[in-house]
Amino acid sequence: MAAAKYWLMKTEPTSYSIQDLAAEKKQTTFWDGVRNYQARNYMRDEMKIGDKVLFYHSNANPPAITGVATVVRESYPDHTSWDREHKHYDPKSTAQSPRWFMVDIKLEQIFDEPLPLDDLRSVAALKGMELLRKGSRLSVQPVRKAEFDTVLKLTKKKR
DNA sequence: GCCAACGTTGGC
DNA sequence: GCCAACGTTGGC
Repeated sequence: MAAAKYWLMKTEPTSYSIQDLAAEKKQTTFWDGVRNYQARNYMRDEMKIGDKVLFYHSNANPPAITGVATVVRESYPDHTSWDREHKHYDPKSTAQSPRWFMVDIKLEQIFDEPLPLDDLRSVAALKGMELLRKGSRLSVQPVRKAEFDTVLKLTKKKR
């Protein structure tokens, strides 16, 4: 089996938070609504069962990594994309020819204390992280193993 | 609410 | 295929 990969997924907590994920039956959800090709490609082509996901709250106060999830179902079409009633409806996507894809993730842990973006910026080992790049907007992005490990270490330090 | 940094769209 | 206009993201 290939080694697990590491990712970061953004969400605005006002629309879907890690607490919402915790409240789900089986603490699992489908990651619908991604409408960016690069982010889609990561989900569609590269995310595999067992991969680890840093759960990030954007547009939050403060913006922060709030926990860890794991991929439990690999890429399948995002049905909300051809639902006319849905906020993320895309007329160019159909059930016959889906344009957008998603994965399922399951909650693994909620950090006792979220790791604010500002704190992450001050960590030397995270200098190269995509999240910290100026102008970075990708909502699904790869994370290096070393970065992932560093983030987890930071949560332990806080206790 | 502002606005910089992007991504997408569509006229040509 | 260029690029201006427009829409979105997301920190602040």
